[in-house]
Amino acid sequence: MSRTTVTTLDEVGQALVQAASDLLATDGAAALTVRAIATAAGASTMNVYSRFGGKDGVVEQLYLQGFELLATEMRSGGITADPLADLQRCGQAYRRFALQHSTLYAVMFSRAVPDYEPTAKAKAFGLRTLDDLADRLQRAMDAGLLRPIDADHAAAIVWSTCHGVMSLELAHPEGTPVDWERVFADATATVMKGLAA
Amino acid sequence: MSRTTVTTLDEVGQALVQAASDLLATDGAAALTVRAIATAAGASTMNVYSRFGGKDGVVEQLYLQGFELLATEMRSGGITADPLADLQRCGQAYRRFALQHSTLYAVMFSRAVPDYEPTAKAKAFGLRTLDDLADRLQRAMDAGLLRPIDADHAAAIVWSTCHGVMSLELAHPEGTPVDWERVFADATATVMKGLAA
DNA sequence: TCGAGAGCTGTAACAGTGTTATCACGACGA
DNA sequence: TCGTCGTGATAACACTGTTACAGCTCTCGA
Repeated sequence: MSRTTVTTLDEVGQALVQAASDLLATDGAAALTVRAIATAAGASTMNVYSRFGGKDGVVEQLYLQGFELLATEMRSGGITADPLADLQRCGQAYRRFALQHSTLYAVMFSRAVPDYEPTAKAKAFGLRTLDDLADRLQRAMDAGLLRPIDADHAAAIVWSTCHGVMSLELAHPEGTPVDWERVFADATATVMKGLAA
Repeated sequence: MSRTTVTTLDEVGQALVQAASDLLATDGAAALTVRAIATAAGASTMNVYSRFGGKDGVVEQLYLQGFELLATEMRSGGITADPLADLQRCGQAYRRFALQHSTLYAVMFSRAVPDYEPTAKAKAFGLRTLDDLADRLQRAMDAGLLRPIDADHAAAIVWSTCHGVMSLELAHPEGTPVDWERVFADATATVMKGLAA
């Protein structure tokens, strides 16, 4: 049956993506080779090309899954009666994601995989991560806690701040005189203070 | 004479670094191959290894030169009687540098060259870029314009904000609904407002 | 002035990468 | 049962960074 065939194909495809994800997490972006992915998934290299069009196709799946996971984590704090506390938990979830999935974060934001350039579609999908953040900011504005400005614009400002700290922290891990955890907390707090009503 | 020999060696070394810099600026990090660098410099590939120990050694030179140039640009605004205006010009210089030398910026902050990890010494050198920023912030604090906190800590916060916007802007160039120039201006202004006395 | 030695340099080979061409095997339709 | 087609695994290709080797030049001593 064709359905079985398709299902089988999907299983191989999922195995390849899962293997790539594992390799990335355990051995870093440098270990993400077509041969290693195929071997780890118990398939031949050709499967990468027939299903994903090449290595970039597999990486794009990781890119999309990464943003999906990030959005889930950011939403995990839920929504309470205190919009500012919600935003703070959101920021902490962002930092947790970046630290726990540092190599994936590097693929999403730092072009960790050589020659991989996300599709315009993938980039747009990534930008949609801003939507949830914008909603939370809008809620705080409606409550009179923040200055009423364009929520998407405010979201870009807050996101830039969070990403900026994490990008520098991941690039300068330990051994530096900078207390990144405190920088993150203070940077986000400072931005929120600047956005306050 | 040995001096002539040394000078000649340095000239070849400088030619290699210059060729690498040109290649990076014109054709991107992917074009930065040992063979291409050597050919562009009119030398053989062996020179890269005898002088720099490998490709990473050349890239490290670009990394260091990049931070040196960034520091120069940030200082170019000079110092006036208005510390806040000085800081604003400093931020604008940062953005100008990132946009004009986007591929070099990517090497410095986004691991654009595969498998290149800056030396601890090089990282420390890069972090010293914060020093000038910290001085300017200290000046604003002394003038009573900013809340008196640790200047290095404040510098890390401000730098993170600037870098965060530029990192996202360079990753999402055009075609996006985000006005990055305004995000940069507002993000820095918001942080400064949050740091205000 | 000549010869021997040493050090640098360019060429070519090696191990690895992503990608593609070839060929064999299996499944379907007549 | 036979022919055709399509899928997939193997092997080759072009490229990468790196290294081994051989030849040249250059210096130093007799």
